[in-house]
Amino acid sequence: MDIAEQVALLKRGTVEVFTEEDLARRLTTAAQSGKQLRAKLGMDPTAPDIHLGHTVVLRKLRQFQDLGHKAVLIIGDYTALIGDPTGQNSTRPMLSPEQIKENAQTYFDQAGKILDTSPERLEVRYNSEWLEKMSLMELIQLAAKKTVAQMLQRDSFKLRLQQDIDVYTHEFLYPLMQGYDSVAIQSDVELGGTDQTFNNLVGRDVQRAYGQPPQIVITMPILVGLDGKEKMSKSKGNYIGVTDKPSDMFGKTMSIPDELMENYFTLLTDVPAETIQDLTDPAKTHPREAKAMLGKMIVEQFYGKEAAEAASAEFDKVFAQSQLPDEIPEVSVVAQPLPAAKLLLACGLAASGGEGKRAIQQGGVKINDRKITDPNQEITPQTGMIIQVGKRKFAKLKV
RNA sequence: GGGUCGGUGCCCGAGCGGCUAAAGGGGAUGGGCUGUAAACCCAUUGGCUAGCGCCUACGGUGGUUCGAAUCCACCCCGGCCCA
Repeated sequence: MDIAEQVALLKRGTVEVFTEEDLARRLTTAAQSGKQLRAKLGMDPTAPDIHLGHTVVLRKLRQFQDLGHKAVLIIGDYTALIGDPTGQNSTRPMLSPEQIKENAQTYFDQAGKILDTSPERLEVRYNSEWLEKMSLMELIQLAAKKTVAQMLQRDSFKLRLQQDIDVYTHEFLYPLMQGYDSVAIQSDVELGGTDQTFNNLVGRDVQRAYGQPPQIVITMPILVGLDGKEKMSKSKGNYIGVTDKPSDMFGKTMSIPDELMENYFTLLTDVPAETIQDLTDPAKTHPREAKAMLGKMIVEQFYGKEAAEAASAEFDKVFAQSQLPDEIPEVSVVAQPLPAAKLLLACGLAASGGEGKRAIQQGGVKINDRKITDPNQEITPQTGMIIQVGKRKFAKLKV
């Protein structure tokens, strides 16, 4: 692949590349010298569970690996003591070394589904390795590299000051420390979401101040969640986790708003731009078809083609043809007759008796494919009895 | 330290002595229409109870009252203003 093609590939889906010329230049030197570029990605060990939002950046990193370069993952165990200054939680409880280690491990296990984990393609470093050793004098020197005015350019600082929200002095250290990471590992490129733009650009300045060529900074969009509105995040519940089951991954994908498809195709698959145009044009492809393709591609990345096909087929069966899914969780219950509403509670399909009652009154409950309408109807549980609540909650009874 | 405004259900927010399990919106759930899309429509949205009803809930603790989310006292937490 020639350099122009490489640049085009790496540029795909990005928000900004600082700078494209630099990237082309470095790729060229790397190709000539045979020396790998070092592509850095920082990871916060406080939130280890990965969802598709995180994979946007990870996939970009993987592209670097596939081009022969080295991914350098930084576990921000030391910077985690400060917490990235978003204003929400400017001071964080200190994590125990064990906890950090555990979180980091979880992260690897999950990130490994995207990244090439072979040693010649991946390097993992904890930033306590160099930050912990830093003396006060060294820290002062580091802090002297940037002016207060420069720091205040960061949106979250600026905004908070405007709104009279506290900005603690130590929060200024966060971007500097992260920037110093780049010096410590001599990064050529740093990847990150757009929320990291400021921090990553500081890395360039810090590197320059320490006599290193400034890293290229590539920013990726923040993935929008399943609701099509807010960013994908675990706390908002609008996410697809990389450890989600194939059927859930597929189902969740099917539930995204149509308008989101183009974005997902671009950021989560390798489908060429022209093809995406065709797929997202309702005149050329039925949106449902396109979305199913998207779903399959996503599942395939984590579970393989076979599982993806299976998830898709299963989905059609359950939702298009309203048949029972292949696998229904089995629930043990006592063989005593009890009101239907109670039964739902007993097998975990309702959180309370009242909830079960409501579900039944609203016509959302079927037992052995027969709709139940009376919450007080006595049911005698039998092994193999199938209970369905709504479209997607099933249970098979075991007495 | 002083002044002032505020802390209500998953979230936002109304209520300011009884008609309040607490308006309205968001979200969520169930149903309809569909393509588990969007938009739209209907319903539900504290727990227990077959039901009468009972219990828990409006920052905390006490108090006033037949009766308090609503009034009083103290306390805790947050915003704004002044020092």
